[in-house]
Amino acid sequence: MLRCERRYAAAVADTRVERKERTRRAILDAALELCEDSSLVALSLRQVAKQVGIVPTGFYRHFESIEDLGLALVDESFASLRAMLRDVRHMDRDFAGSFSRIVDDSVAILVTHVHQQRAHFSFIARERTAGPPAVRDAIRHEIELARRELATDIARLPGTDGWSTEDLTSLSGLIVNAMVSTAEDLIVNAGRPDAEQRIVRDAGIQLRMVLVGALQWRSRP
Amino acid sequence: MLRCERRYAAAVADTRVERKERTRRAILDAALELCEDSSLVALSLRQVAKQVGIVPTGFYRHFESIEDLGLALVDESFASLRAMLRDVRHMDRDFAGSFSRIVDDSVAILVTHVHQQRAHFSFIARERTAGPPAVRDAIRHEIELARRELATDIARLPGTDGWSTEDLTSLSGLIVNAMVSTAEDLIVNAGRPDAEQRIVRDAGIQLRMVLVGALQWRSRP
DNA sequence: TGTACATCAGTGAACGCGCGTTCACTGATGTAC
DNA sequence: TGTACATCAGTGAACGCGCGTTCACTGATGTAC
Repeated sequence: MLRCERRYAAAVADTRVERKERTRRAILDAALELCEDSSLVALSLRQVAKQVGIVPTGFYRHFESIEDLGLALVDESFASLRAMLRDVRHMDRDFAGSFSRIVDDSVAILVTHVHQQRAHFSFIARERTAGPPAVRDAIRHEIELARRELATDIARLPGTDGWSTEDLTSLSGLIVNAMVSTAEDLIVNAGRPDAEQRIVRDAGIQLRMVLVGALQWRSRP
Repeated sequence: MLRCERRYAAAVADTRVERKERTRRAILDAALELCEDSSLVALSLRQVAKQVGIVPTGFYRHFESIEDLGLALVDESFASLRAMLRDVRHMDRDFAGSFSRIVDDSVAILVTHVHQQRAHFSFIARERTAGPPAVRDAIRHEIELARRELATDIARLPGTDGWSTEDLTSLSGLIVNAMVSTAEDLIVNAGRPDAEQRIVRDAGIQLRMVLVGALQWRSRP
């Protein structure tokens, strides 16, 4: 009986909690969409509330401020980015294909994820330099983490035994830069297949060049 | 006599024109400073006017809107960037030093210019992704021009004879990316000599890696 | 050179508007007994 | 199960503020003759 009551209570609680969660989601989605063609710093709480369909003061039930909301969006966006990195990592293990195959597959994964989570990648690229200070710092921190993670991945590859930490982070910096820049290009040229082809080819060449340089790097002094 | 009158008239005209030009400069400088910790899209005409010491409506004597002002700042900022590229190009010709020397000198020139024109480089990095649409487009266009210019510079170097246009623009893309990212890092870490040393070393390694890859590229299929 | 007129950078009042934030509230959902 | 009470997501009025833009203006600078 007690058990039954608990279950009932839990079910009802879920309904209320779920409804709150749904509004929260709607706020996050609205903010992500609305700040896309300017920046978080130019986004007003009232615009978001209007888009969601709640009264402006209702916003405060979910976030303290636009900046607070921005930090939640940073978390979300980097969840998308990490999902992409996970895909790339698994691909390497499953296929262990040729040099060229790895590059092409990695770029393809990047393209797929940027398409699927365009708003998240766009958010990162934009707010990284233009967001409120706290948001900028959070993004910079997350990118630094991704860069270090990539560096430890590279350190596990054959041929990097004698490399210094500096060399490893420099290389992963190059790769992260190429990735970020490619993602930005894809976003700007969304819906133009010809431009996308060019960007993909370009990204492939860049990655190949960097990897050629890196493989040669073994013989450095 | 006529000549004398003309000269006098010209002098007086200069005074009035000069005064207007001085206000215009003050507006540009104020805007550059004020938008530094948010973005042009969050900058108000009244803030600028207040900082300059004119009444808000006085703004319209010089610019149609903040966006219009932004386009003028794009011009200014890219004049600084081109001055840097010119320095790098001349350096290569004057010294024609070793591989490593060229890389180190190039990075040193980048550092010097970023220090001297921090606000301009910061403006480009920020508004490139966060500015009003017209400003974003203008910056993207200018960066594309710089990239093509760099590609033709590279095409003149020995060892790139068989390269395709695609390979050339890909390589210059890599270099421009590394340059932009290094400039951003320098700006974020301004006034922290330890961080700056790390960034400079990192930029040097990245450029060397890219060039090693590029030199090896001759033997591609 | 002196005078009468034109130009135009900067003024200052006024406007309607959207902003963030406060506050007391409502009423559906959930809980205790 | 039914009742009395608590919680809390969302409401709606109100506030003072900074915004972009309009308009008619002032008065120093510049020009024509």
